[in-house]
Amino acid sequence: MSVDSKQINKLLGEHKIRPTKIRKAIAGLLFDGRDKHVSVDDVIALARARDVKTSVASVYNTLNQFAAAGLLRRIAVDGGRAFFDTNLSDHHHFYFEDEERLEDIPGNAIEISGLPKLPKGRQIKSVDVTIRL
Amino acid sequence: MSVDSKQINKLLGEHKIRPTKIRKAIAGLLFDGRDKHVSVDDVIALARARDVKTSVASVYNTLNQFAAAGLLRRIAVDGGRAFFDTNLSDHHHFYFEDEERLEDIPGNAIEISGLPKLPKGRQIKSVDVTIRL
DNA sequence: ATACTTTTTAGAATAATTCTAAATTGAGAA
DNA sequence: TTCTCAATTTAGAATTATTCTAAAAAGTAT
Ligand SMILES: [Mn+2]
Ligand SMILES: [Mn+2]
Ligand SMILES: [Zn+2]
Ligand SMILES: [Zn+2]
Repeated sequence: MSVDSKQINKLLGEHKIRPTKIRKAIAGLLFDGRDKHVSVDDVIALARARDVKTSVASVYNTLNQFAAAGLLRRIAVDGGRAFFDTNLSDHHHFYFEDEERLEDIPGNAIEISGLPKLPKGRQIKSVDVTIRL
Repeated sequence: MSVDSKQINKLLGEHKIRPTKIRKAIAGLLFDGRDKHVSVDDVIALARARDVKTSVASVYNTLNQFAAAGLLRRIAVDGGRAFFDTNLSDHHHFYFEDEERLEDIPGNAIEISGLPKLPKGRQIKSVDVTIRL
């Protein structure tokens, strides 16, 4: 829960992201050891709640940079807003349609078999399973 | 390929959709026996190509109504635009990221096992598998 | 044809996101 | 330190997808 500034610097450094003030602040909000699925608005609200002063554009910039660097995984589940997942392990999701909320499916429960042969010259980037509830 | 007007009327009737002129025209563009994954812009282009005069709002209205009635399945694969799938069978998709295009995964190849127990009081609305390439 | 309801439509509005270009920050050099 | 310059941040404009509004057109029933 308490986020060590050293850890954050290390994390950003390892991903070749310059540890600026707002990047560290947003990283601190997100990487607290808990798995999260946040929208841009969630992050803006988190920032406000902790008196991190920033702009909407910077939140977009930062989340996009983190996703590009592999610090976050972007998930598109419905039209409208994107979610960013702090859980980078190979896993799948429940989507609660009425709450517009994602939740990790526990463990490595799901097995997918019978993957078809791929169109030639293609390779899998990811396999996404979403169970809508 | 040639779309019988009688069939279209029957199809719409069975789904309790009044067979108006533009609904029949759009149904005719979509339900030709081939499986399709179309965006709103695709439908507008198809309509233009066949001299079906309509409006953007009507295309949205019609596709949404068809989806609500179960004549189309709406698929959200990335942010941005929605796709509407004319293939109503239980199936999954390849998504070609560079082309922003969906393709059905042939047959009932994919099997999913190890579905976790659901949060209480919930039931599955759908299980969506997307293989990104 | 008349009356009434539903649909269609152009354009305005909204929402999520990206872009622009100016101000600020920050890292290294002097 | 102060200077320099590139990288970052930001407010607001722009873009894109979609929905809304409210007036006109079409469809249905009498
Ligand atoms: Mn997945
Ligand atoms: Mn959008
Ligand atoms: Zn997750
Ligand atoms: Zn399909």
